[in-house]
Amino acid sequence: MTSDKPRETRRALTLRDVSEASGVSEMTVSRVLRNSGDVSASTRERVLEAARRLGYVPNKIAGALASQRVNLVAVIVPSLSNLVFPDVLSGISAELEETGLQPVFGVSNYSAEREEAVLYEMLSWRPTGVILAGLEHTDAARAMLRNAGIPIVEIMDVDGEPVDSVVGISHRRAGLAMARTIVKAGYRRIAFLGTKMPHDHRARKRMEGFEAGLAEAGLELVDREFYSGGSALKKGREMTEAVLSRNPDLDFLYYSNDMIGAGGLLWCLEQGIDVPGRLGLAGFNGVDLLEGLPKRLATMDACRHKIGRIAARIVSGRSESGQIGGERIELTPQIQLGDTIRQA
Amino acid sequence: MTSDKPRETRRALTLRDVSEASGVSEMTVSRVLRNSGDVSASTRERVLEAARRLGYVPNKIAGALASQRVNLVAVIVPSLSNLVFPDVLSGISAELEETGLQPVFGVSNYSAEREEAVLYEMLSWRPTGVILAGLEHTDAARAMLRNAGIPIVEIMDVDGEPVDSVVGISHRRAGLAMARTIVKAGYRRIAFLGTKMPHDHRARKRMEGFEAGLAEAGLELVDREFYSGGSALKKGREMTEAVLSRNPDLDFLYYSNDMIGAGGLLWCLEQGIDVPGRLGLAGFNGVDLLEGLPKRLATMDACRHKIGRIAARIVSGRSESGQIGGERIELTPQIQLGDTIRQA
DNA sequence: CTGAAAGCGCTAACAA
DNA sequence: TTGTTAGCGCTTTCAG
Repeated sequence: MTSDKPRETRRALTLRDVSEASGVSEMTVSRVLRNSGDVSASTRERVLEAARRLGYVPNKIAGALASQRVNLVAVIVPSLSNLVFPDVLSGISAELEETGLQPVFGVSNYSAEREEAVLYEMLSWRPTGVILAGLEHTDAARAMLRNAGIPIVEIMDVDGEPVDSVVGISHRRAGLAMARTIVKAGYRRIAFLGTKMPHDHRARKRMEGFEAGLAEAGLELVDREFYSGGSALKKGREMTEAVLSRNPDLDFLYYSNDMIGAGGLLWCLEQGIDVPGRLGLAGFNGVDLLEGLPKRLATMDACRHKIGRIAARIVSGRSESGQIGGERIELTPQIQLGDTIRQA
Repeated sequence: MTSDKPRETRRALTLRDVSEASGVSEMTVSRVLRNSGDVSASTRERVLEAARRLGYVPNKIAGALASQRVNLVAVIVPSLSNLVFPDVLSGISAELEETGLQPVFGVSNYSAEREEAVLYEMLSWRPTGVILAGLEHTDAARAMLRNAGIPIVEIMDVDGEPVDSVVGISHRRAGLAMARTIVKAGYRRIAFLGTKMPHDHRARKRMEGFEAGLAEAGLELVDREFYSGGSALKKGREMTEAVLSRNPDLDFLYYSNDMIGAGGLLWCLEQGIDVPGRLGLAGFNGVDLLEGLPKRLATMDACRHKIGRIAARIVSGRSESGQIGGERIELTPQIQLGDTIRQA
């Protein structure tokens, strides 16, 4: 660069520049660039040629202000490093691709306050809709969502009161189903291993449902162990060792996610523990990773990609029901027994 | 909802509404809401109270148009399911947190054309800066970046010609260093296992550097194997089995990422292969996951989080060098020998 | 098929 | 400390 102020120097191009370069009115240039209205082929060509030559990039800020339309969909998830959320996001992206809508991602780090802040920021760009994980929000966030006057879709979880539409699974029922399966398979001395995060509501609901399922059979959790941070695989090992040394007679370990479950599985196999004969194991999520383990960990598919697609469809107004809001779609996750629950 | 048109009914609130509700001019309301200029404490209180009561959310579209300032930083990565990129994004988010800037993520799916489209879309929102992975872009994308008149930071890779600033590691040198280490450790019959994606330029550069390193010792790759799609862990197993059945006398496998390396490691251990005695293994990235494996896979840390932080710092104009653009920052990844390369 | 005028909701610059 | 005026760059609407 040779100029003194490399950044400030270059004024961004406007429609007017393209208009002057092509000898066509701003209005017509605008029409060409948006494929809106009828424009003669020759005019169209001249405009496109000029725009390309100049390297014109439209200013959507001005466009959005004038048209009161914004092709953005706000998406807020708790974390990106969870393996789970990238799947949801890819479902959303895939579905939105054909609609001209664009997802914009925000991360709340499992904090309701942070979520509120991110939401406020995103709503100030007047998106076409909002997709966010979970049903637990601050009161202020809820109020903002209600006042926004746009489609809101809460995803992943259906156990609670949605603001508008909701797409997900019942984590309570998921836990319940797993408990019943395990009991039916004959396991009796059962422990739960999960995240410590007080704000992982879905893991909490699974645990509650799980305990309810055990209670039906007159059982209680024999032990629990929680972790936070670090390599989940490693934590899975450590927690497994911890609970088994406290309670050597445990015969089942229910993990709140597949990663720690995988760690536990690896540890058990190294110890020569008979899985699933003497000890059964199960995780949650149905992540790809499990396919590469020595044994397939029992799990439940959380329907992540599908949830993303359906949510996106609702926001884009192409929901199958044709409904205009307030949809409630509960998917039913299937248990995959894998090789770590003995067959009844 | 009781109204007929639940969506269209509610007009979004404007500054004017807050102005009327508080009896303060729009301009002063604007000042309060932006903490700009001097406003008396009492006026300030009245305004905030009114804004809160009404549930006013500012319209950043109008604000950005008027002020010509946008607090958005465009970030484009090839994929979110790669484990690598969430780390970079978290580095960016963490660094931007205190600056008032907001990252906005886009995904290119390892396609230069898709990247160009996403970039065009994002630039049309006039962001404060752009951070994008890699140095390989379409000519059109490059032109847009140059014309944008904002800080551009290409990340992850420094082997090539940046548009403006660049922060990353040399994947060529990374491959080279690994080759030298391996040769020094006495391995001679070496294979490469990686992704098929023709657009994973960084993996390609690592392989090229790796081959150059082997060549220094008069060696060549004995075999190569590539995959695409599916569970990386599983693919790692399959590819490992494939190359070893083709060439049972191989004594080292270099994987283009840790996930397939982990799969290969698990497979080898199950087969009772002596690692690292008879067969050495190494991956790339230094992912958390490795800590939970039976043996620690040799790897190199790609400095992902740090790259994100530095890139964000450059965009926010708080770069350590104080330079105004055109920075070139090369980090040097360290080899972690782990338990899968024998010590010389 | 093309153009002119008005204004989207906010903020910079200036005035009081 | 507060208010007024004039746009930001585009699209809507309506007229030719």
